[in-house]
Order: sequence, then structure tokens, then C-alpha cells
Amino acid sequence: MIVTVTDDEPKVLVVDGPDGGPPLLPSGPLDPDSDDTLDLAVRRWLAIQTGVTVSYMEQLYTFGDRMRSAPEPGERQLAVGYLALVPEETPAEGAMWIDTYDLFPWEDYRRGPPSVLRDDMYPRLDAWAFNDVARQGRAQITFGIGAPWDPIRVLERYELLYEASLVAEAFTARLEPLPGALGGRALGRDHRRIVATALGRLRGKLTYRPLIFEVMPEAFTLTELQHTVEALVGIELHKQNFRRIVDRGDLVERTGEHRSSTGGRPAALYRFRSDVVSERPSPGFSLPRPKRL
Amino acid sequence: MIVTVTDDEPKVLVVDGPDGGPPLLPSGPLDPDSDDTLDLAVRRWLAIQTGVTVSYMEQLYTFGDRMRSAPEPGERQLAVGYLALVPEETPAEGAMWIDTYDLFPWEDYRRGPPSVLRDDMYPRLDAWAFNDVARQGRAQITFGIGAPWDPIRVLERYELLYEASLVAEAFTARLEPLPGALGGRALGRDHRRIVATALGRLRGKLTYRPLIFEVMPEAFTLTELQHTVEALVGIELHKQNFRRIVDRGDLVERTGEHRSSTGGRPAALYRFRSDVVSERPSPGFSLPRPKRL
DNA sequence: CCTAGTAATGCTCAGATAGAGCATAAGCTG
DNA sequence: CAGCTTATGCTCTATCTGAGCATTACTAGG
Repeated sequence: MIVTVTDDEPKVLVVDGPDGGPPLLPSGPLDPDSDDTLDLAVRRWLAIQTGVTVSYMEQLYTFGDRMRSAPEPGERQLAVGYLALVPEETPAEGAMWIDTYDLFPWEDYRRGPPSVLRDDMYPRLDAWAFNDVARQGRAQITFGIGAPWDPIRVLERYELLYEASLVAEAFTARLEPLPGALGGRALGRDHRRIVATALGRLRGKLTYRPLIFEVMPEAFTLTELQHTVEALVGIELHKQNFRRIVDRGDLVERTGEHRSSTGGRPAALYRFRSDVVSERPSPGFSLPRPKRL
Repeated sequence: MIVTVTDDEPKVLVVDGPDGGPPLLPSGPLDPDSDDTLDLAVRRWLAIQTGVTVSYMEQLYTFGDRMRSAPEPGERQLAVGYLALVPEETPAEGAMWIDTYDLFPWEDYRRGPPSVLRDDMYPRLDAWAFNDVARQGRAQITFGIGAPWDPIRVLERYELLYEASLVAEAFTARLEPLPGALGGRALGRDHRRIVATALGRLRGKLTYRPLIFEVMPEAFTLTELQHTVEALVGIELHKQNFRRIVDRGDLVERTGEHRSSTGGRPAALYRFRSDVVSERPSPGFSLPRPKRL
């Protein structure tokens, strides 16, 4: 799964699904002869399917449930998921960027609790948890109802929605027809689940690794940097404090240039100081700690 | 890889290597027909090879380099590594617990920089980095020479030692005879590398997940809990502050019982409050933050 | 040129947390 | 009962975080 951020929206790269079906993440089988490492295999398929080359990439998770693959006896499909970050780039024919929050509209908390949550999800979660204290508890914790919203619980939220039959995949897995209104845009197979895994991991890792710079251009303003972080994490950050952290963390250095942005005082341009990666144990951006209630 | 802590020493469960070779982690091939999920396959092999059943288990990493397997064309071995935690338990015949710090003597920083580091590793790292500023920098950062010691960089340290030919595996991989003094006890194949991955991950995760209770008995004193954490993380913690964190975090509750330990005031017994797992976003034990120099 | 608008940047302050150490309590051993 | 040992309670300070006010440096419109 390849992620970037453009115009302050997090994007994920997908390829057309077979037979006009829902899109899929780029993927392909390992060639045991030519692919010396899993990393190389992933890069090879990315190049073939999307034309995109990535620098930062990390392994996510290996999916191996029997359910995944067509249940032919004696055969089994393992899928090793990867997460890659790239600056914006135009993909090849057949591949396109889609907005991550089209897949998970409830994950964009930047302007407070998203309306999908309040208008759509809450009532349906209520119905699902009706007369079931355990379900009520889970829904409240994972969706931050009367509890702090935790940006990294992406997978938990998706799985709960799956369990509550509020996402399309829950029906296609049971070979049932889709009812009307469902949460977010679906991907083929279990790929939306993989994206949820990746987004959660990414949000968490941003706090202790300077991954964000993998999606930034060479030079950027602190506001751009902040908006990019906010886009991925899905919450807004306090501007001055963000800048303080970045400053103090020695993550960046001024280029000396300035940018006359859309009205207002020109912003100083910064570049990433890549040597911090080895210097410091955990250079990242602390998220606001969830408030205890 | 299964980890426990006994007598304040972290242990890892290994099985006898083939032909009297170095021990290996328990492992075995997936049965595509009977193993519905990877988790189940792991548990099955654990039961067969060690007789141990685990509750907590998480997937670690999937190793798929061609180097791993005998290079027969058209065939390829993927190894999905898992990390499991158990309270002490006697394993079956052919399996045994070994001290993790026999594998990585340099990782036990509980009584300050271990003597192996000072007497043995430092000089050899010096030699390896002689006249090479980049190597000097890496060695200083990863091994905390004139820099803070970062407990979670287990894999980085092992890999650097591998690169510097200071661990046995570097020679066996090149089919060269072993020289004398080398760092730590080796495992077969790349299994020590897997243990390094797991230990690093475990140390990191302890800080934000209450994993530690997976290796604790039902009831324990706060000092026992602290010693167990210290054993895994490999550093000493401030006693009063540790206790404060545990208290405030509502991670445990008193059982009401007390234990008359080895001299001194009897300690109150505690048990884990398992409901915090869902309640709180990140219940764990913060490690002392590495000091900036 | 002057004024208003806008965003960048600088600074301060209070509350929370972490690191360190002192003081007291409650057992045990002789 | 004195002295030892460990558990437990408490305090003090440096640092960090969340939040907001103030100032600066531009642009656009009169």
C-alpha cells in the first residue's frame, strides 16, 4: 500500500479491480527465482502496476487466513502487506490515487467529529449495541463516544464496523446482496482492511519516527508540514506547539528561502535534516495525548 | 519465539538443533489444509515441539530473503515470525529455556554498561570503525557510546555486530571457520536475528501495552513486577516512580493479600486489571527517556 | 501612502509529568 | 529491643504540554 498526501488529503494508490470490480491495492505474486527479497518483489510489482518507485517502505503484516484465498485444498495464499510512502507522483495507466477518507470517512477528525459519525454511524452503532453492554463499551471506546478519540485505532474501528455489518465487505464475504447506505467506499478482497492496518500503523509511527518527511517535498514551510501531519493523523494540532516541537527536535533546518504563500507573512522554508534518524532515539511528532475523562 | 521471565532473567524457548547443531526456535511448516489461520499453525507447532500453550501472541515479521532457504530454483521459503509471552512453564523433552542475555550479553544494562561491552565489544568496534567516520558514528549511536543507551535498538546492534563480523553467524553464513572469542551464544540459521527483532519489539511495546502481565503470575508484588520489566528492558528503573506509574495507571489492583518476602516489610500483592486494555489508549510503563547529551 | 486582512513567528503561563531523593512503616534476625 | 531490610508514602524540581496573547511581515484595496 502506497500513501501520499496531496492538497492536505491523504491518498492511497489503487489499481483497477478485475472485471470492473472494486479497486485493489497493487499486488502480485513473488517470483521465487528472480525476486531475491520480498522488498524487491514489492518494488517490482509496484513498478509494473503503477509505475511508481518508492524510497521508504516497511513490512506491515502477513495475512494468511484460509478465508483469504479460494479454498482449494492443498494450496494456500499468503499475502505479505507493505506500507510505502512517496511524495506526490503521477501513476501509470490503470492506477490512481484515491482519498483515504473516502474509504474511512469516519477517520477524518480534523474538523471535529465527522458528520458521518454523528449522523450515520452513531445511530447504527447504537442499534447494533442495543441491549448489549459489552458492545456498547467497545463502540464507546473505539469510536470515542464519551471517551477520547484515539487516531491510531483505525483497524479496531473498521473491524467493529465489519462485525456490525456496516461496511460492504461484511456482505460480500457472506455472498449477500448489499443493502443501501454503508460506511465508506469499499475495495476488493480484504484490501480495505489492509489499508486500515496500514493507516493505524502509520499514525502511530509518525509519533516516534520522522516518516512524515517521506511524503514531503525537498523544501516546505512548517505550516505545510503541519497540515500534512494533520491530514494523516486526522486531527488538528496546535500550531505554535507543533512548531515548537519541530524546532526543538532539530528535525528540520531552514533553507534560508521564504515562500510568499496565500496572503500573510511569508513563511520560512525548511528542509529535513536526515541525520537525525541516526542521532536521536525517537524523533517524531507527539500527538496530543488523549484526555482522560 | 516464546519469551518468559524467571528469576528476573528473560528466557527464550528453543528446541534442539538438528545433528547436534545450535538450537533453533520452535517452528514448522504451515499445513494448508488443517491450519485455518497462521496463528493456529503456530500454536500447533508449539504444542508439538515444546508442549507449551500460549495466550498472548503477535505476529512479528515475515522473513523471505532468498538467502534464508537452500537456493533451489522455483522454490522459496517464507518464515512468518511470531512472538509469544507466557508465564514460566516446564517445556516438553527436546525443548528448553535459555537465557536471552546468553544470546545478547551486551543487552543487559541493568547494572550499568555490561562488562562485555566495555572489555570486549568497544575495542573490537573501535577496530572495525578505525578511520571510518560513518562507522564510528553508527557504533556510537547504536551502542550508546557518548550517547544515550536505547534499549529498543536490539536489532540494530545485532546487525552491526554481524556486519563487523563479531557474531558467529557472520562466519557460518560465509561458510568460514569460526575464530575464537565472539559475542554471545549463536542459534541456528538466522534465528538469533529473529530473537533480536522480537526483543526490540517487545521492549518497545512494553511502554505502551500492558504486555508484561502476560509473563506474570496471577498475583505479584510491585517489586516483582518491576524486576520483570527491568529484566526484559535491560535497564533499572526508579523504584518509587515505577510504583507511581503503576498506581496512577490503574493497571493493577490490590488483592488484599501480602507476601513476606526475603526480609523486610511484607509487600502487598496485586493483580492485573484486565479491563484497562480496552479502557485506556496506551497503558504501559514508560521507560526513562533517553537523556539528551 | 495608508489601512485592513492574513498568516508566520515569538513569547508566556499554568497544569501535568518525570526524575530524584528523603522519610516512615513493618516485617525479620539476633 | 536494636539493627537490618524492603515496602510504601511524600516532596521538590526540572521539564514538557496545552493553550493563548502579542508582534511581525507580507498582500490587497482604497
